[in-house]
Amino acid sequence: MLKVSRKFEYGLHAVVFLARKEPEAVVTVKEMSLEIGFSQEFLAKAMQNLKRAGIAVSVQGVNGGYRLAKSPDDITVSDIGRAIEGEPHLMRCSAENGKCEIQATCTHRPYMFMLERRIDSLLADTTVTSLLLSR
Amino acid sequence: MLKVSRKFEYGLHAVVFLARKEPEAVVTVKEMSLEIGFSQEFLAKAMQNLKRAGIAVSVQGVNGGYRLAKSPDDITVSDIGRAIEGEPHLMRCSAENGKCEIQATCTHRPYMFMLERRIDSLLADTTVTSLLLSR
DNA sequence: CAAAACAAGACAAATTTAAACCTATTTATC
DNA sequence: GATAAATAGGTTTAAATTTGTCTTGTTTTG
Repeated sequence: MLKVSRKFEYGLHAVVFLARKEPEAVVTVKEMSLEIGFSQEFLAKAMQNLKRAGIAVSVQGVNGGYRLAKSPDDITVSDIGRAIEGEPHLMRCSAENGKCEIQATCTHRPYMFMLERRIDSLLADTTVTSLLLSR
Repeated sequence: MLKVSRKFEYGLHAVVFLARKEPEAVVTVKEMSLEIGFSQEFLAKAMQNLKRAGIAVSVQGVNGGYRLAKSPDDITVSDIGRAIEGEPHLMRCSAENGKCEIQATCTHRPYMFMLERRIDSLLADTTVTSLLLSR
């Protein structure tokens, strides 16, 4: 229930991994996937998502790789989620623009939408820095 | 991202539907599925989950059906989620008892676990009654 | 006993997720 | 300039999960 995708987990770990390095250090997908221990190709996709979302920066060519685009203080779990899985949509009617087979009788949409926003707020309050500090 | 299953949506709607009736009214799955507008057989499965979780009560035989087992005040979105989708597990390591391929270097588990609990608290604060009142 | 309804397992279809594959393009280095 | 290391990104395959159906059984009222 309410779980995130494996791709999200990969991306999250990669961001935390990068956050532990020097800010300017460029790390290859290969290194990250070996160090952390999962599919290189699949992590590469997650990194591309993170790049497009402005969370990571890529450097092409030999000695290339990725580094964070901004401070770990300014990257939240919500940002990573949106980058990799898209906008949060608790219910289908949230994703599909209010369309739903039971629109007529449904009274609980406003409340559920609020719940959706509150959940996202929790994710948005969790920065990568806070993940680094825990343990 | 972070969406609930269709089965959960069906179950939620059914519970709200029952909550609008008189407390002792027994309603068939057929009536609910026709009224609300989705697969009768599939809703039946959701109702069985709700029954096993002590949220609904079934009455077998002719004139049978379901009614709520308790007040809409005492049924939360979290209860319904657990009944239908099981315990909330944001990450795999939460579901699989801490096991994860990157245990060694992972520093962010405690924080993510807290996040998971906070999300569940939000769901647990949302009663079926609050859903009825909204709009 | 017949019909209406839940119970529950097995099966099938559809969708989503995860992973692999392949061909580019970029770029440092020799 | 050739080569090798790396990202870019599209296509396809495979696995897993979700969704839905089917079938058989049980309960209960009339």
